[in-house]
Parts: sequence; structure tokens; C-alpha cells
Amino acid sequence: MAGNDARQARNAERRRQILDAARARADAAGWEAVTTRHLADAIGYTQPVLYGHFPGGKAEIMRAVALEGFAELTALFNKAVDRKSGRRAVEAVATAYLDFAAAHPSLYEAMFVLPIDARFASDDSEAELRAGFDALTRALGDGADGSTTEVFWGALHGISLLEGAGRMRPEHRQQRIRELAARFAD
Amino acid sequence: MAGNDARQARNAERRRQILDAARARADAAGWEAVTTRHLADAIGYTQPVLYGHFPGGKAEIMRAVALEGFAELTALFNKAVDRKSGRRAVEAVATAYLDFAAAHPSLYEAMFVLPIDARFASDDSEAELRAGFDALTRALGDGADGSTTEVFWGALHGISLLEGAGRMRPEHRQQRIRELAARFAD
DNA sequence: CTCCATACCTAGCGGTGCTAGAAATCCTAG
DNA sequence: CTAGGATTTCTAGCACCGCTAGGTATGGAG
Repeated sequence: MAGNDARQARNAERRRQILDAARARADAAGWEAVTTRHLADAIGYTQPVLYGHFPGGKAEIMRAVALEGFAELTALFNKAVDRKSGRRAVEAVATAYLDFAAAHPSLYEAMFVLPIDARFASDDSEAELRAGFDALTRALGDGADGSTTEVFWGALHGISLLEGAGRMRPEHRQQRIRELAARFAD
Repeated sequence: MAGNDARQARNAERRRQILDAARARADAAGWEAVTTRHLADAIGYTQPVLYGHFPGGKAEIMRAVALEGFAELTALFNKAVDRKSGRRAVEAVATAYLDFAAAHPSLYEAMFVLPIDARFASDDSEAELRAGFDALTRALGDGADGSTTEVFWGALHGISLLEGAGRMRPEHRQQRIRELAARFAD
């Protein structure tokens, strides 16, 4: 059993390759273009190999990608807020959120749009998601029952999607952020 | 050519049958369960018949369903606002929006989530969409450049989706509406 | 050198949206 | 009333999808 950790290392590396390939392909051509055949090709093996690493198939791969996205977004939140407070904090976090969604639309889609079934998602995913939500709550100074944060998050979510769908005027983006911050920084 | 309008009537009726079947199936089992084979079965014909009525295939059928949804939603807006104004109008329109999305999640999905490519949608669709947007603008009394309406719509859109995905606490729904109205009715 | 566990691939299932071309039907003109 | 042509409908199939059972190769242990 000497080659045991060598095997584990190979496994981990292949797992990375799969996730990287999935994310790259999704970024370039959307999730419907991320097929098991393409992913297998990308890592130089055949389809069944994927199921050795992700028994849940494509859905589990997407969930794994989304999980990494949660961590990245939370980090961006914390970096954006830094030592700011009040309206400046709200504006910073809103900008970070919209920038993230605009820069990685497919990643964002995996995280928040596609039916990952949030209620029954893994604990990891749930924890990461909550961390991001908490960062929003802090930026808002929402001391109440969390409804303010829910509405604020809803606004960011909706604006992200409508911007991504080309349904909001791109040149008014900054104006929207100011509107939002003015109404939610009390 | 005596049977010409009889033919047109049959065409129109079949078109209705297709759209009704699509909407019913989507409501019951989601859009991915709306297959061309099932639709053909539902109207008692085979797949190619569908393409005589909707050359664009499934995508065009979804677009047609969405178009009807726009008209319905706009009507609900006008009914909700009625003669109200100020905060009561905002609350009424928000409630109507969220109720609509909750009652017809698949219809809502066809209208606002699935990539219909809004920018290049039919003029009909564009016009209906604008009518709904204008109703929001009126309820808000947004006399500025429309950014307020965009943000408000974004909030409604995001909250709808997050509620539908089970990512917001259902029991706080009324609270969210109050929050929203308080911050957007100035 | 043999055996066996592990890793991998071949081949295929049932499903999808969509379509070319054959078959059936219906209306019109003679 | 019938022959011909236009229209409608169906049969059959393509290329693709996610996924998997079962056979084959490979490499380390005894």
C-alpha cells in the first residue's frame, strides 16, 4: 500500500482538472455546453472515469464548482467592506456582488440560478452560503430579523440576472448602485 | 378556396392546444418536461406537426407562452394599482408581482429567466414587456431616469426567484414586502 | 510467475430536439 | 364522377444528451 497517497494525489489532481475544465467550458459556452463527453475529452479519459470522481454526475460537478464560487464571493465581500461602514460599505459590497456576477456569469448561474436544491444542499454549501449572507448583513448593519438583508440580496440577485440577460441599460449601472445604496444604507 | 378560413380556424385552435398543453405541462413538471414528443401526443399528432405551427421549435413555443404571460402580468399590475398611490400602490404592485411569480413559476421562468434573448425578441414581446415596466414606473412615481424602477424591478425579480428556490424564509414574505415598499415609496 | 484488485474503456440504453422524404388525404378542375 | 395536384400528416432516422453494465488491460503483492 505504498502507492496509496500517490493514488490520492492523482485523484485530487484529476478532480481539479475536471472542475477547471467544467468551469472554463461553462464560462466560454454556458453550462449546456458542458457535456460529460467534452469533460472526459478535456481530461484525456472516457466518460465513466468522471463518475468515479463525481458519482452524482454533471449535477455534482456543478455543485462542486458552485461551492468554490461561494468561497470566492465571500472573500470578495470581506475585502470590499474592509473597514468601511454605512453607505460606503453598502456601495462597496453591491459593487463587488455585481462585478462578480458580471465577470463570472456561468459560475454565478451555478451558484444561484440552477436548481441545486438549496434546502437539501450539502452542509458545506450551506455554510459557505451563510457566510456570504452574514457579510451582507454586516455591511447593512441589519440588526432586525434579517428581512432587510433578504430584500437587499434579492435586489442584487435580480439586478445581476437582468443585467446579464441584457434587460437593463448597461450605462446606468453606477446609477443603480447609488440608488440601491441610498435606499438601504440607513 | 372556400375552406380557407376553416383551415385558419383549425390552425388557430391547434396553436391554442399546443400552447395550453405546454403551459400545463410546464406548470406541472417544469420546462424540461415539456418535450416535443409529449406536446405532439397531447394534441393527438406527431412531432413534425408542431413545427408547422412553430418553426422555431420548442424555443418559439416558450416565447409564445411568455408573451401571454407579459400581458397577464401587466393586467394584474393595473388592477393592483387601481386608484392607489404612494406607499399603498408600491405595496400592491409588489404583492401582485410576487404572487404572480409564486402562482405560475414556470410561466415566470419562461418570461424572465430562460434565455429568450430579450434584446432580439419579437416587437410584440418587447412592447408587452415595456407596458409592464411602465406600470411599475407609475406605481413608484419614478420621475427620474428610470434607475429607480430598474432597481425596484430587480428586487422583485430577485426575491421571486430566491423564494421560488426555497432560499428565503416563506414566513417573512409580508415583512419583505413592507421593507421593499418602505424603501421605495418616497 | 501468478493472482487479484484497481483503473479504464467499449458499447449501449433511453432520452432529447429536430427534419428529410414517403404516404395519405382533401380539394379542385375537367 | 373521376383524375391530378396541393396540402397535411407520418415514418424513420440523425446527432446529441446523461448515464452505466460488463469486459479488458494494467500493475503491485505474495
